[in-house]
Amino acid sequence: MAVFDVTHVSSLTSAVPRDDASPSPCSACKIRNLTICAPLSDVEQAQMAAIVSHVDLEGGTPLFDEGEPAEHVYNVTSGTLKVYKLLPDGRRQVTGFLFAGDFLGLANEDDYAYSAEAVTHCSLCRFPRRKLEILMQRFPKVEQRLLSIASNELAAAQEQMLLLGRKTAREKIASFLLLLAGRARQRGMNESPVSVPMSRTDIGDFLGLTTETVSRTFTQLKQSNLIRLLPNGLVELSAREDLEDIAGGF
Amino acid sequence: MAVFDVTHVSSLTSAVPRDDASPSPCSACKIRNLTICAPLSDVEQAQMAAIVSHVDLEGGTPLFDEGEPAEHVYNVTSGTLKVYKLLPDGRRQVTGFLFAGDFLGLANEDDYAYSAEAVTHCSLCRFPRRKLEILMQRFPKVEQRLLSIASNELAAAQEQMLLLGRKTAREKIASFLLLLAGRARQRGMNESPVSVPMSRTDIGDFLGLTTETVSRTFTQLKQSNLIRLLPNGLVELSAREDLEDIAGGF
DNA sequence: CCGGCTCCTTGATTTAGGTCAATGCCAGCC
DNA sequence: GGCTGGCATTGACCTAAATCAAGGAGCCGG
Repeated sequence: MAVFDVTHVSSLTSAVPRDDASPSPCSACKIRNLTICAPLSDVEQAQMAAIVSHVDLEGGTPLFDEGEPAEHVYNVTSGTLKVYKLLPDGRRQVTGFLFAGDFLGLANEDDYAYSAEAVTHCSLCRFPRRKLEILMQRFPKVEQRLLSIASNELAAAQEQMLLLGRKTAREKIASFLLLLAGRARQRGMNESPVSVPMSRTDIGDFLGLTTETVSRTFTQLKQSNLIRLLPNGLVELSAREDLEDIAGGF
Repeated sequence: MAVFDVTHVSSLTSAVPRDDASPSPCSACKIRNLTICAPLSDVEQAQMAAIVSHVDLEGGTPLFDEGEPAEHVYNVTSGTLKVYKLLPDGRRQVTGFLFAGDFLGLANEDDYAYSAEAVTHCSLCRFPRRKLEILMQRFPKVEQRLLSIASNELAAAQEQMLLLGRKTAREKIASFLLLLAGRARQRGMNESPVSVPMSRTDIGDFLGLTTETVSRTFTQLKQSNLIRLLPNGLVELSAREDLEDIAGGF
């Protein structure tokens, strides 16, 4: 079996230096309660820290590709990533965006079932999958946490299927903005102006639309005074209630 | 908190008699290796049997509705169900079809995030969620099994997002037929005339299409000699290779 | 300051699939 | 046997979003 293909984390070599030499950067982790480490005591956490390593990626850098052996799982500590699947002719479906605290790499098979790529510069904790599995037998709490994360993702996936299969472009964009706002809230960030770091193409590939339709729908919502497009990918949600009605299909 | 609403399993009272009085119908379970009971020894299984009850539903009967308190989880033992989400104006997205062996009811919140309804007559094992959670602490293997099930469902959900967001009607129908064939195979059923027990409307709501488009696409595939529509909802996959190419987007 | 990027927006036109409207088909039932 | 009601199919037409095609706006490097 092929070893994890390091070319895909090539930016690691040119990464911003990190203080990996310290006994446990985890003890200073500000988003621990969002991660898989949440249920662990300090002592237990130290054992997790023993198998963790850290990865920094520039925006645009792949983390792994669909079909590669799934040797690691990750927890995002900062930045934004996208995960996606491709069809042979290049059609792309972004199945999710990931932010600080999010878990990445759950796979039942030996190989990743999707690709992951940094959208902005981002940092991740990397766990060798095999070692984590062994550790999980000692800490069933982590396994429970993982099950809970998987349940949440499953519910989100079903919501996304409803969006993809049955919502209009307008409803999709409204839902998307509210999704970002909700995720920002979880992390204690601004809900409005919400940061939209990904490109129109990425948004389209997430919502099952083209970039043109995404762009047009943004301007349409802007002209209805529901949102304002600010510089630096910030979007002000000027009429949250109305957006929620649209997103919910009312 | 409201008790599980028995009106939704009203057909239970008028159900085909089942031998629930026997010490453990589970010991005769033919599909155990597909269920959450798979990893348990006979002795352990007896403890599961102590909390299980059985439900029979006529086709068309709801099992539970989105928003109800999630008091039970289920394992399908025979028949077909659909799970779906609704928008306020009635637009429906079927997020999955369930067959013998499938698990149902995973929910992280207190309430079900989707509705479930029998497509054909079907039988289920019902576990009180709370009691199962307690039992899982004793049997981490069941929790692992559940995580494994959740991972598989997540992968399937991502595949479905790709389908909903990026595939054409033709590709969707081909993918759907192959999905059914694959599921039939898992259960040791016929893959080629494959049984398609659900209505065109259900198929449409699963694939993000209308019934008319589903119907038209079936006839189109039939005219291309890729499938044959047999009586009783059976579909012969006459050219599996070609179907696979279409489904895969080649 | 000027190309040469990349990304975003806008306009004109096309089209896949939706909508509306019959018609067909079969099973159950008086 | 004829009636009814629920699918499924088919046809005619329409529309939301895709596609094709310019421009524009910011940004970087020279």
